[in-house]
Amino acid sequence: MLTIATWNINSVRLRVDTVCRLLSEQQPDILCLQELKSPTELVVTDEFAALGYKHHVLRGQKAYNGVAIISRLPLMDLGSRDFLGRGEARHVAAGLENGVVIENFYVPAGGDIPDRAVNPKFGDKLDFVGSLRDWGLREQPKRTILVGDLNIAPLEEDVWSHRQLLTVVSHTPVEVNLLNSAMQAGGWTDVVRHDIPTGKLYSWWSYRARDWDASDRGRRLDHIWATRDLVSNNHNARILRQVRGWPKPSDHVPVLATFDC
DNA sequence: ATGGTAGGTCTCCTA
Repeated sequence: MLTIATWNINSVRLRVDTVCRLLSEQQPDILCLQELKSPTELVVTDEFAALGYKHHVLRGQKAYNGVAIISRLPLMDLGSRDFLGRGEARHVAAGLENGVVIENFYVPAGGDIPDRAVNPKFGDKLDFVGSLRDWGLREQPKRTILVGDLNIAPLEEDVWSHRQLLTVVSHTPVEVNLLNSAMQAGGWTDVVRHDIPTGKLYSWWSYRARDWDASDRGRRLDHIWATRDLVSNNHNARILRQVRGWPKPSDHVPVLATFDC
């Protein structure tokens, strides 16, 4: 069995103790992080190693982006993709000894206005997900788990109000359709919705709410996908809502799934 | 209809 977690940590240096708490309490085999907000050389990995997480592949960047895969199991660095061609640290991949591949992505948030003509950041987001779709179509991945902050909540029950978020970046039809086409092109299954098909499910709550828990205006932006050869009936996918209530929290919470592999 | 908070950082950019 392999348990994998994904978490947008929003500064790994500020939250190294928070990461250690998650590792100690949940004991995933692999933890994928996004938004390290740190150069590679300033990420302290010793404390993860002390907990048994001795292996990592890491792509840092000053102030923005940054992704890492930290692991109890040996990893082969499979490199990173640069879909926007700007050297942004938004992807890293690793291979396990059993042949399973882990793909860790941080999709651009896309700015505030869902119109690429007036908001280039929205165009970048669509281009990034389009590249993700094209890559999946080309490669037809096998024995692969794709995780990350995809910054899109595809289903009506992935947002607190489908109607009110139709025009809000993260849940617009153009983004949702593109994400669905990427899922289909690569042969991916949404593992979390495979395990928890109905009901509201969120992995992110804004910092701007007076009381995130009471207002509960969340969105499911963080995802675990897998190729069909890894999908079985016993994944035990889960989203750790309570982590949003920890001291000095990230605005995202960890998403976990367990695989028979 | 609006503004609200957080993190990193060439005091404003990104989310």
